[in-house]
Amino acid sequence: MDTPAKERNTKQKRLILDCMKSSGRHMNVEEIYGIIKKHDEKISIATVYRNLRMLEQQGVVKKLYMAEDSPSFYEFNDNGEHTHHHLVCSRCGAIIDFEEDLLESLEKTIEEKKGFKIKDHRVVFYGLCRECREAEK
Amino acid sequence: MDTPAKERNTKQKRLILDCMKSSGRHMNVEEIYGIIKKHDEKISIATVYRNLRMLEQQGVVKKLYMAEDSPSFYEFNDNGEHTHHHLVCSRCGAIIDFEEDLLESLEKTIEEKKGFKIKDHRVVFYGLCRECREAEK
DNA sequence: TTATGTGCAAAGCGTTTGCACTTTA
DNA sequence: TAAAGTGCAAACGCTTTGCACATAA
Repeated sequence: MDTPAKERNTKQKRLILDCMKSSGRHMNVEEIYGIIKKHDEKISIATVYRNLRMLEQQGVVKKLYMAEDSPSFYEFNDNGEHTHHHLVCSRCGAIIDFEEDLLESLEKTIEEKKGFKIKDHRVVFYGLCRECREAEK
Repeated sequence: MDTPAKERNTKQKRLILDCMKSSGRHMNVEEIYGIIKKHDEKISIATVYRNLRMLEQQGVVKKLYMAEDSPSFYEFNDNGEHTHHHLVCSRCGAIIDFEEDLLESLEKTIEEKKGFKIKDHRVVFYGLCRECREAEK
């Protein structure tokens, strides 16, 4: 049997969770840290990283795969109710959520053809958002 | 008018390209460096990074988005003939190419609903490869 | 009271850069 | 011979870690 993890409910963790929940959006660690610092002057960014890592392992929070060379993004995990994907505008950097899972048929095909059992997917689309398309005209 | 880039055909660049072409697979920078070092004892990893960056900007090589906290992968770009996606086995770490683009209908929907013009996509599926599924039984 | 979490500063790791030197064209 | 590329070592940015101290249970 696994020793159950005895996890503590610290002020810092509460702040991080509140921040993630109330934002409801993807945020990078620097942003989260900035917001929390207003409520706890002394908090260390190492604590933010540590808590986010734990929360991710528990599935409370999701770590996102955005552009390669950018800091990590996190968002509150709505318990897999509906997966969403991200659209990243390559002109203005906007990140737009796209709430729809049309990947199912693709995933079925992959399982059939490759014998690969898909558990998760990371899908990011890059392109131009509506505003930038208009601005470019 | 843009000043045309006067690019040089160095031994180092040739080695890198040969390595990428003949492998025909995704490789991380450390791997590429290791292989090239057999042919050029003195090459610096900074040169590998520099060349890969330039080759990527020219579209000769493609930078891949695998797991978040892992080093960058590159692969020779077959000129967009057929895009392929990657399946990453979360048990053994195998990376399997999946040559098929069933994303088109999804992309069409996104353009209609969001006014977002998709130029590129990064799609990675995580799960269990055939071997690991069998091993787990 | 004690295991767990914290803050701090230092280290880690992949990647980039400044600079003097070499090479390509 | 001049512009472009190189090797080296130092710097970078994001993230993790070691350690002494603080805190939740």
